[in-house]
Amino acid sequence: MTDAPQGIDGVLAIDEARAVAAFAALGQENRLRIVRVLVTAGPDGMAAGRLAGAVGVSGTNLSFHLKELSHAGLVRSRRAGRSILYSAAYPALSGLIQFLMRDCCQGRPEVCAPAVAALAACCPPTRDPSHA
Amino acid sequence: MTDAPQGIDGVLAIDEARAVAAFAALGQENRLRIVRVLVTAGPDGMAAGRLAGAVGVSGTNLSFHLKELSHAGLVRSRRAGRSILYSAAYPALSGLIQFLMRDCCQGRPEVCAPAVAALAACCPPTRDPSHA
DNA sequence: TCAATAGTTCAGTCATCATTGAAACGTAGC
DNA sequence: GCTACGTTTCAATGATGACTGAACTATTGA
Repeated sequence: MTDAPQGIDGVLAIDEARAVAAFAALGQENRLRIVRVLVTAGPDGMAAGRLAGAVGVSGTNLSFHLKELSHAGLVRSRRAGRSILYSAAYPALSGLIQFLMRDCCQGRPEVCAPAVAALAACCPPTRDPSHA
Repeated sequence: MTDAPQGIDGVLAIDEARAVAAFAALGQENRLRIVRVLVTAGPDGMAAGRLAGAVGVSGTNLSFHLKELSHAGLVRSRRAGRSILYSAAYPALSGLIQFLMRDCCQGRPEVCAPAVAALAACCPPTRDPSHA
């Protein structure tokens, strides 16, 4: 949480240790599902109870995974009434992608060009990339 | 290894199980280092011995991690004399990134725009993205 | 064929992780 | 305050993963 941004809004620059933690967090079936559900749920997030149902795990287990994801900086939480809403940490996810690509680009831009092309096809860059 | 490409050269489309395996493989310090070294080493790859020295692990341990990475589809190997050259599986890495972004894009293109912008700044797309 | 080199496999150990049920905590409404 | 609800923490278990040294396989060169 102490890294400085890299000059591009909405992207969190991460170091190796943080990347390892994030990848390890994503390297678990239920956690990857949680993140996917939260990402598609949008910035408003989703209550833990609904999330447990959507992913198909017990409340206890969900809490365990959410703590792990939160510690990895991939999700955020805020209370709303008696529920707690969890949401995806989009900048961290972008930073993770950027971390992988940073490797790719070291002297060999032609290697990651396919990935950039894939992204461009997936979601064409908008005129205002300053959204978090 | 049986997935069909998605119409973009150099990118391997992956399913959830494959993504989990890949993320889990990257979620280990030594393995992430191995991948980074191999990525920067380029398509020619690097012999296991040199790789062990570069990462700082024993031959036995390196072999263990390489098997894991290979099983996750993130590295390839080929014999060269009495050495075995390992190289990064760039399409798989691109596919992994695309998998994450595919989540981001579900109905909310503005969410992943920062990542695209970051990539564009990192390595501007070339005119020929058909490199593997 | 023999020795040397490069990597891998094997068996075993220690640590970490995923999962579960029960109990505890905090919040909302009566 | 009391009760119901939503969520987290705790303790315990089984499974998986990381690492090590020794033994094994494959290739090269004499």
